[in-house]
Order: sequence, then C-alpha cells, then structure tokens
Amino acid sequence: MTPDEPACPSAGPVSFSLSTVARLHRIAAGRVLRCLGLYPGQEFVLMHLWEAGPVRQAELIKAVGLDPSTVTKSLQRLEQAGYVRRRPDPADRRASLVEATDRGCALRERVGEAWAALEARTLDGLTPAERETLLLLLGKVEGNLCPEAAPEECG
Amino acid sequence: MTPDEPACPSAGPVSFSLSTVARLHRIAAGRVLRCLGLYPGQEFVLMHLWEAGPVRQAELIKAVGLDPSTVTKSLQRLEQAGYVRRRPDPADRRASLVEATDRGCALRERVGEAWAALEARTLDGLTPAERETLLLLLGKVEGNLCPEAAPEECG
DNA sequence: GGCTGATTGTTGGTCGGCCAAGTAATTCTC
DNA sequence: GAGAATTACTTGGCCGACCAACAATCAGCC
Repeated sequence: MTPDEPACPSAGPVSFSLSTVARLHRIAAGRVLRCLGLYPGQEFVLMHLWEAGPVRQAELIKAVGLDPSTVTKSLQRLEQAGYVRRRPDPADRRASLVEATDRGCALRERVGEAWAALEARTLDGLTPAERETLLLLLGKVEGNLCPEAAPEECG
Repeated sequence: MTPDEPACPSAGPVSFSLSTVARLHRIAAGRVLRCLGLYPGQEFVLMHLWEAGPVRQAELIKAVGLDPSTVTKSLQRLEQAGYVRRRPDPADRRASLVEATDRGCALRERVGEAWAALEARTLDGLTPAERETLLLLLGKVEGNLCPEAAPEECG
C-alpha cells in the first residue's frame, strides 16, 4: 500500500534507521537555524562558547568532538559573520582564545528556543518513559561507537 | 572523573545525543567502507540497486530519500569508479536507467558483512528487547520528522 | 644550550548534503 | 494541436565533515 518502503531494512535495520533519522533531524535543524543566520553544526560551537566563555580552541575542539580542521573553518565563518572573536593566547603563542561577541550572544535565546522546539517535535507522541529510554539507549550506543577500534579496519 | 562531559545536554538532550551518535556512526561506517573503495552515503545507493536491479533515477531518489542533486553527484562518482552504469530510458527521454555493474555487484557481499559488523558493534551490550525498543522509538521519531512542516519556519 | 617529541592550529583536497535555478522532455488542458 | 503545468534530472554554489600533510610553538631530556 505505502509506495515508499523503508528501502533496505534487511541489513542493519538500526543503523539504517539511525542514519535516516539523523539526516531528517539535521534538515529540520537547518531550516530553523538558517532563519537565524546559522548553518547546521555551528550551533554546537556557539552553545559551548555561551556556556564556557572564552576558551582555548583546543578545549572547544575536545568539547564538540569534531575534527580540528572542521572547527577551524567553522570558526572562520562565524568570525566573518561577527558572531565570534579570536585573539592569540598571551600565555601560549600557538593557541587562540575564542569567545562569542555580543552579536553572537544575542542569538543565544533564539537558538535555545529553536532547539527546544526541535526537541519537542522530535519527541512528539513519546511518553516520558519512552523519552528516557531513548536517551538511555542512545547513550549506550554512543559508548559503543566512541573511542576504541584501531583505525586498521582494512585487514 | 570523566574529563569530557557531554558538553551541552541542557537544551534538547535527545537531539544532542542523536547528532553525536549519528556522527560517530557515520565515521565508523566510513572507516570500513573506505577499505572497499566507497565513501559513506554511497552504500545506500548501491544497496538499493542490488535489490531492485535497473531502476529509473527518480525511483532511486525516492527510495533513498535524498536530494536529487545529491544522488546525481553520487552516481557520477560511482559511475566513474565503475560500480554503476547509466543509460537513457528508451521509454522516456528525460529519464535515466541505473544499474550496478559486475564490479559494483562484487561489492555486495563485503558491504553486507561490513554493515552487519557495524550493526553488531552499534548494538553491543543491548538486549534483544532493547534493540527492538530502540528501533521502534527511532521509527516514531522518523515519523515525527518526516513529511510535514511547511518550509516557512522563519516566522 | 640544544635536540627530540608532543601540542596547537592551519591549509588543501575530496565527499556528502542541501538549496536554488535552469534545461529538456512529457503530460495535461483547452 | 498549441500552450501551460508537471516531471526528470543537472549545474553551480555553499557548508559541514573527514583525512593527510604542514608550520609554529612549547616542553622534556640530556
């Protein structure tokens, strides 16, 4: 009856569903964020800066868990947009200190609202118990995928 | 104790965890797939072609749920790599018929194994009931994020 | 002091992914 | 049958994200 079947649930149904859900979620986030002048992904950087204040770039990278080059480029764009400021760390001439500008902080409330609305939409129709379960299970999966696994997977 | 806290669980904890898990999952998939000469995302296209045989590009787009331009570029690269063949549809001169080549089909088993291993790693430590629950909840979330929502979010 | 090694951050390249806009062909409508 | 609307892709542009390779600085060790 339904014209669009789930495509390939045969192998790895959870992996498949996870990928799909995450992509839809990112699209939904992007639609909301673009109205605020942001691109999806940048909100994580800003969120950390709002909560942590001026930080070294290395700490920011560790906090968001992204590749260093990704953070560098994201910061360059955020800086050009005027949401972020960078200055050299006087204590370490390699490092940079990053902080949100007033203009960047002005986004905080609206991003928070948008993020809350997205969370509400994501979890619509789930009971509180289900929400808690989902968060718990995602946490377990995150632990499974996180650190281990030597890069030598090609064997 | 743990030096790296989950950063920003304050707003939208599920959304946050979902993003993180999906990114880790994609990285894990990428590590495995790169050994087979694929990039993450291409496996969805190939999986559909393996199961469905020659299809019109429009059907492929609908099946994987991606943007048409994304599929176009992915197919161009898969074609250049020799995994996929495209030819015009004799019945409709706008359309293209797509199918996996022998070389593309040769990947099927190894991709299946890799995907199964990834699924196993993802779900390690979860009971069968938990796995079922996770799949169910992800399905609900997918339904929430899927179709609706007018593009006019900027109000 | 000087050499080796680890940290910090950047650049270049490639892909996936989206959007917006455009071309070509088919179908609908009158 | 001619014009309008729909469909099927493609191109260009931009961003996030990865990896690999690099320059610069700091830190430890003799």
